[in-house]
Amino acid sequence: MTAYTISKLAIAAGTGVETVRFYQRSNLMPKPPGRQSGLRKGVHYYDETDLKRLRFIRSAQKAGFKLNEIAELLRLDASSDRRSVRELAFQRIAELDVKIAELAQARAVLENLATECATSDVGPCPIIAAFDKPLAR
Amino acid sequence: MTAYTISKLAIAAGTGVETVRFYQRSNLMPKPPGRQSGLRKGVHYYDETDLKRLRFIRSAQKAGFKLNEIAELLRLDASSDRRSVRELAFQRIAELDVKIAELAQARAVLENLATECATSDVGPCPIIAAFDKPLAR
DNA sequence: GTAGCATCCGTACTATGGTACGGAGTCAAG
DNA sequence: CTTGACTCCGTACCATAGTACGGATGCTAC
Repeated sequence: MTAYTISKLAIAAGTGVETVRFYQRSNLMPKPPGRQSGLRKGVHYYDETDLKRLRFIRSAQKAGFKLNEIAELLRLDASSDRRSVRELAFQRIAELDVKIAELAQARAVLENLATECATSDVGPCPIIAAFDKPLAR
Repeated sequence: MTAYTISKLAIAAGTGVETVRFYQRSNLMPKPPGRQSGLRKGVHYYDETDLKRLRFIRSAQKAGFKLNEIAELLRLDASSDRRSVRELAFQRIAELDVKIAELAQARAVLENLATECATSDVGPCPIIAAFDKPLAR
């Protein structure tokens, strides 16, 4: 039962304190009990569950989920709504596929143009000109 | 020599008028001559060059360039600094490679988990739990 | 028991890429 | 030559994801 202060928690998850506080404001992380029940309690301590939650947020972000989607995932997890979680996951996969394809295409175009541009020094560099028209999609 | 009003220009490039005006404020697109030379001239008309420029901005954005990088590309193009254009391009390619790898990894993780989650309905859905720890990188 | 650091909290500010609004001026058609 | 659409321009606002600041309070170690 390790007890973390907010700064220990932040360090353990590789974020900053202000980021954690931002997640608290966004209802992604539990807030210190403020004046919830009349009297302010002072400093709040966090546990492993909170750390997992924070790490989940960071990991899900790396998978391209936005903070509001992460909030949704967390909500669904709390309600054990597996079907909805899967739906969100598959939806995100489809979005990732689109994004990856876009980036791969942009990369291919850029690569061609850059090498082409590098092999000759006469005439205008084709990079700018090539982008004058819409990218093939 | 087709003459475009700002809205024709925007439509031709598939953007909104406000977006063009935003680019003008950002010095990416030419501005109407305001009170540059004393007297305000009225409505400004745009030509094919402006349309190409606008299309270039949109295409370069699809390739992941930020607006300030696009401004740089435009500046370099004007100065015919091919070497610098190539440098920017290669730099962006490297960034794209990183980004693509990240997304591909996130996709793989999500795919595994989602199908795993879909094949069974007992126990907790592994998606949330899997993200509790950092993604392997 | 007090110094000094950390926490809590509200508020403001940052960057990015727009989107919206309102007033004043301009242009083209009837 | 008036009406109505469009333009110009400044300003404000939006979402996203933080980052920074400053005052008041709490916690801890000496």
